[in-house]
Amino acid sequence: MNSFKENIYKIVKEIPRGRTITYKEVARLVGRPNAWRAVGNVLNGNKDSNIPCHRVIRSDGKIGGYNKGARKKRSLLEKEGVL
DNA sequence: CGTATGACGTGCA
DNA sequence: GTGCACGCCATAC
Repeated sequence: MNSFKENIYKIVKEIPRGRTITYKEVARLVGRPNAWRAVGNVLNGNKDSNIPCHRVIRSDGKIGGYNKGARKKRSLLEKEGVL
């Protein structure tokens, strides 16, 4: 179970509360610094609430998107102290 | 197996 | 400074 997808889940799960990272950073951590494209794709298919995928934002500092709604994602980040 | 898509990123006008 | 278009990887169908 060491697929690209599994790696992303692991990385995102390792993100400490109050800390956010960009899709590019995640891709780099999984060993595919040029696959940030697929990173967002995998997270998109992620329906596991156990994964704080809401802590993964764009490189522009924007929220990006979220399965439950980008608006909710922004709310969660603010609640964690990520302004 | 092959094609198309997507929670993106960067470059250029 | 803002907007548009292209390119990229992996997954899903």
